[in-house]
Amino acid sequence: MDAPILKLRRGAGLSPQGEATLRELAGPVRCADAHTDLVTEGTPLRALTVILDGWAGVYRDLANGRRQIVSILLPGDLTEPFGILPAFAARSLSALTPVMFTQIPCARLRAAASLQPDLERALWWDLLVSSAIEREHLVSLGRRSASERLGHLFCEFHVRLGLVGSVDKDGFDMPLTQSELADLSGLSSVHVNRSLQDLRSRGLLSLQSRRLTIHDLEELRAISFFDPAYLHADGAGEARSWTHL
Amino acid sequence: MDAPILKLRRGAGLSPQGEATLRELAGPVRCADAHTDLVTEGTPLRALTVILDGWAGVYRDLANGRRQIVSILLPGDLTEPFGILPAFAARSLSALTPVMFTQIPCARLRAAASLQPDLERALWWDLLVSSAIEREHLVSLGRRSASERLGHLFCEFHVRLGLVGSVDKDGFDMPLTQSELADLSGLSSVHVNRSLQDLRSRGLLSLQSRRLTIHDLEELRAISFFDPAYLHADGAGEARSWTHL
DNA sequence: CGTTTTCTTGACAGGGATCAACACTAGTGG
DNA sequence: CCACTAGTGTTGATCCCTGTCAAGAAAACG
Repeated sequence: MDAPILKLRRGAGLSPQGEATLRELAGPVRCADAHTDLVTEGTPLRALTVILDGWAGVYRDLANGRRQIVSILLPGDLTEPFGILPAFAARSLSALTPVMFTQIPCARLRAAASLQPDLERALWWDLLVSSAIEREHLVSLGRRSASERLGHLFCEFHVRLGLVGSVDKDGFDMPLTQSELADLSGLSSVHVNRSLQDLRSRGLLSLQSRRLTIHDLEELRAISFFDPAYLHADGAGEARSWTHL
Repeated sequence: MDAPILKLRRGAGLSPQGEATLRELAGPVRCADAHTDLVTEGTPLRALTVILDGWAGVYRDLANGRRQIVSILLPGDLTEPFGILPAFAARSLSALTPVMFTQIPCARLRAAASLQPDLERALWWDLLVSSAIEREHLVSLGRRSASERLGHLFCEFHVRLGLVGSVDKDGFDMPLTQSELADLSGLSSVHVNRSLQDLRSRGLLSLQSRRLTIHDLEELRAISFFDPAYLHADGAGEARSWTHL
């Protein structure tokens, strides 16, 4: 439970008491191999899944074989924020790397949240942020060029991973294959390859053996129209400003 | 308050009691001209805006002048579902046609919802559906061609408007300009024009003087990979199946 | 009615897709 | 430990979908 708690503490100003509650409610740690579905059969449907480690993705397949990854889940992320939505979109959530996760029964989480405004606010914050992420993703697909999309994606990963302490000064592990990046950014894998070369040749970043190094963060953000505000990662202080639930 | 109530009744099985509560909480009816922002200054920030009539859109402008419409709000739609999110993305919500709307104070709505599971479930349903709509929109931008995007959009409008009784047998009013359709579907307005001609020439639909007529719904859905399931419009029965809040 | 917005059309350029090899890496089993 | 295999990354050639620019036609509007 470290990643999610780090994230909620730094992002939403979750209190030590809220942290304790989360640790208490969390079920046993479970594992999923890469390329397997997270929500398997034996799982209680009315549970919120929390990613502890590894990368997972929510995808959607079209009838003609095209695939779109709708969102990427990083360590600390909650699937179906707040865990209230029914067993719905849960299918098609699969591990992209080996993933460690845990689950929290919705009923108990909701009960706890209603008693701890602090916890409830943190969960709302998470819902807010993850829908903002999807919205920005949508803007990328609609109005950003290939290189801009990838640049924006990496800038986003950089902030999100930073929140859970997975960024060491200049870079981070980025386990997605080019083909997965393609399904994520609405491009072909060949063109992802070429766009990456473009970004590399401009000296903005390098990506080798699953490790991304950002050489010029300022410039990378500029060329991909990245404004970190939507991630609300500056967190605690800001979060406290809307305590009115 | 007719459109939102129709929608929640048919979509989420909202009870007469829930309807009454909503009517009670609703503020006075307000109006906004086309091409003006909905959330103006004099508005209490902690209020949920409900569209009674007309079309509105949430958009995002990029630094270089490109615009992306993130979501379209039709009669009956709630902005920022459940109204819990802070005053955040509220900016950049503007009327695309003259719009009639009303507002409900968040605090009172939440209080009412916590007493009426029925109402609370309906609000969750709305949140679920509107995020599913955005997700499907994302899939469109990523993996559908121009004609498919427009076709999918029209199929979606058809179902959503049907839910509030704005579809008369073969068609409905579709007030968006081609340039707005472009900003919505991530295309240029010129190419929207040509794609519309494509759809027309295939006998799938016609669009003249702001009225869309669908000639071959089956086929239009097929070519745009439209599956109405994500809209959960079949509603009441389904909704009751997850009464466990 | 004139004026402005919207729609339509043409010519052209370009970003990105597709197809097809080939190199490289990593995991597998003998 | 090494060949074998499958997945991933890289490159080139080619095509076409879509964007851009520009100018008319049509429609909306006051």
